Amino acid sequence: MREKSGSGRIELDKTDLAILKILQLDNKTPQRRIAEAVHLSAPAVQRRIKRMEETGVIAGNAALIDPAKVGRAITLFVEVQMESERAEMFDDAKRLFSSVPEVQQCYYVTGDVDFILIVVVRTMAEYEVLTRRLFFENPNVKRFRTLVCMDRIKAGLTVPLG
Amino acid sequence: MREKSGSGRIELDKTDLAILKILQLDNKTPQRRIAEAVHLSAPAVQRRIKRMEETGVIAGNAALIDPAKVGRAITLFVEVQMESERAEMFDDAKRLFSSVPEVQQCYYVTGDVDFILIVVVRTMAEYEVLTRRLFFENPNVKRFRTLVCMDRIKAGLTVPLG
DNA sequence: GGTGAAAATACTACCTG
DNA sequence: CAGGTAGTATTTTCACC
Repeated sequence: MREKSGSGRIELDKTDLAILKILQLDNKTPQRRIAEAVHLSAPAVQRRIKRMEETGVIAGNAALIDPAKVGRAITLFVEVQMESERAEMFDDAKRLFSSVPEVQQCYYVTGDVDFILIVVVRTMAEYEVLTRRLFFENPNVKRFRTLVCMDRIKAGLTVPLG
Repeated sequence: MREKSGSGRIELDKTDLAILKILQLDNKTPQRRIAEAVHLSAPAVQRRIKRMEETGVIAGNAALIDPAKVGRAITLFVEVQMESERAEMFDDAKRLFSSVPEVQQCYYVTGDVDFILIVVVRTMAEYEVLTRRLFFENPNVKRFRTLVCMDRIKAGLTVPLG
């Protein structure tokens, strides 16, 4: 394998991208159907998929769940600003945010904001408990701003390819 | 089927949630293995999965792709504030943002910000072209703020269950 | 990368409580 | 109506070219 993890770029040809495009929409698509779409045999497709999984291009295979349907109706965006910029403090924050299941996505960003969190909860009461634990009781957090999601226009989990 | 789409909540028992938890991590897990995990037979699991797909609890099945590995190294968060709050203008904005492949996720939020966009591009030059088209040349956009993602701590596409 | 056979898996019909 | 069983069809996977 060329590169198991790491952030380096992997060489992908047009066929690989075409396969990814299909798998991104529906990874249950039979290799047979993918094969005829990209003018290849099923095993050839299979080998390419395997390689992309090994190199980390395909990071995982997941069923996409509608949060509202499982009673997790509330999505929140939280911009977090930290007190200092010490590396150690960031590691702590990363570990903390990662460990919370309600924190669906967490990004470290530039600018006056340090972290952006996408949080999914059942109720606002649940979120308030969370804010206490993550922000108010966290001395490293200077400030945080919450934006409440009213509508998910595009649920995006797909990466634009090509 | 109880409810094909719509945002109503679906009745799910402990077993359904256990199945979802597994499929969210890896939807290629054989029904046989899921079955023994939840103490059921494979066809029973199969029927439950089918029902959850029909009711929209499972919205889709996707391969998760690492943007960096396909040359889409740059993730940006854009907060967009609109000029007015007319419904028609929002519909236009939704359509516009949805139609752009680089806009991976788009949410309508409350507060002084109206939309949050998560944009994935290859280069900053590509983003600049996009900003012109989406924001500068769009009279409905009052203001926008871009936050550049430095690190994706948690790539979250999973919904906390239970 | 293709071919063909083998193994694993998903699906269906039918039966049972 | 939900689950189990057994058989069938599909799909994945492997050896070989």
